[in-house]
Amino acid sequence: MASTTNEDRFASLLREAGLRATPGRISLLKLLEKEPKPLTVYQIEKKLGGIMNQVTVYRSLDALYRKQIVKRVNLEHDHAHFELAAGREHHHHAVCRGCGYIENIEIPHAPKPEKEAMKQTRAFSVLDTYSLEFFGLCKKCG
Amino acid sequence: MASTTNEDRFASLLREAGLRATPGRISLLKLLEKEPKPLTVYQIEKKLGGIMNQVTVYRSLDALYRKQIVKRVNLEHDHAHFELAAGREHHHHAVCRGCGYIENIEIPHAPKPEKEAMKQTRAFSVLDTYSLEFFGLCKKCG
DNA sequence: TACTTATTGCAAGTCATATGCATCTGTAGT
DNA sequence: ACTACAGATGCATATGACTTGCAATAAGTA
Repeated sequence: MASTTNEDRFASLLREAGLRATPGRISLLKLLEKEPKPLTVYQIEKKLGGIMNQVTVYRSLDALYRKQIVKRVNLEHDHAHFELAAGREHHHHAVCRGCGYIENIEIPHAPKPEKEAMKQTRAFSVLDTYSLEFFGLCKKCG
Repeated sequence: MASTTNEDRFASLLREAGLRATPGRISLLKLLEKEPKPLTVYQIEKKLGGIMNQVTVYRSLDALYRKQIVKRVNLEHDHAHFELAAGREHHHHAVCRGCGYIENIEIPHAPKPEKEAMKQTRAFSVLDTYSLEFFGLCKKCG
């Protein structure tokens, strides 16, 4: 008996979320797992090498996002970036204003600032996620 | 002698930045000063009541952004929000996933996390700004 | 194997934002 | 004040990310 493959793992993940485990979606998840940094739809489409139509990439990412399997990262106002959420630590990003280069940032012992934010507002009943992103210039651009 | 008006203040601010002090830009800055929360281009255009063409709003915001007079806030991937930067404290936002309602959040004694982020990267020469945004549901939507 | 319904691809549409170009206006120099 | 020039504006149009309608296909289930 072979041990559980990634193939199987992602198929189960999809089915448990109530989604169908299609070859395209499994390839998409395998790609995102291999890739440490958030990708744009364009990058995903290219890296998938034509096995999935662009529209399907959008629709799949949207389905996966609604199931919280992937995370949508707002680093620029005109390109959404996506990364795998399932089974990953919450982390942050550094973005170069010059070339758009992205790097993951892990801040050790990061506090849970949602608690503090909740104290500041009376208009929200839930604040369950936050994003902390850094901007600057990479060594090439700066 | 009248004391310095906002008109004058913004005109100087623009000229010091190497930009021309046009009536439209001064109205735009006055609007942003009056408005505590970040606005979309569409909201700005409407609130300016036709004194400025939509394209000019885009171009002015871009010019002001490059001079760091306004701040571009990435709260959603498909609508940029802008707020006055000059003379304001750095603050954060809470965004409702249901209706898009935005509230400003001031976290007292917020640490300067750029320092910590700089320790994490060897690829960046500068990390000078960061954004900390919260997401959840407002009381109407949650 | 057959059935049901989610998923896919194609074509076309929407919407935010950008650009080319001619005109206008702030501003510096006279 | 007058001029000249570069920056700013408006209009029409383009771009590019993302979405939607619809018919064809394939995943899950009995």
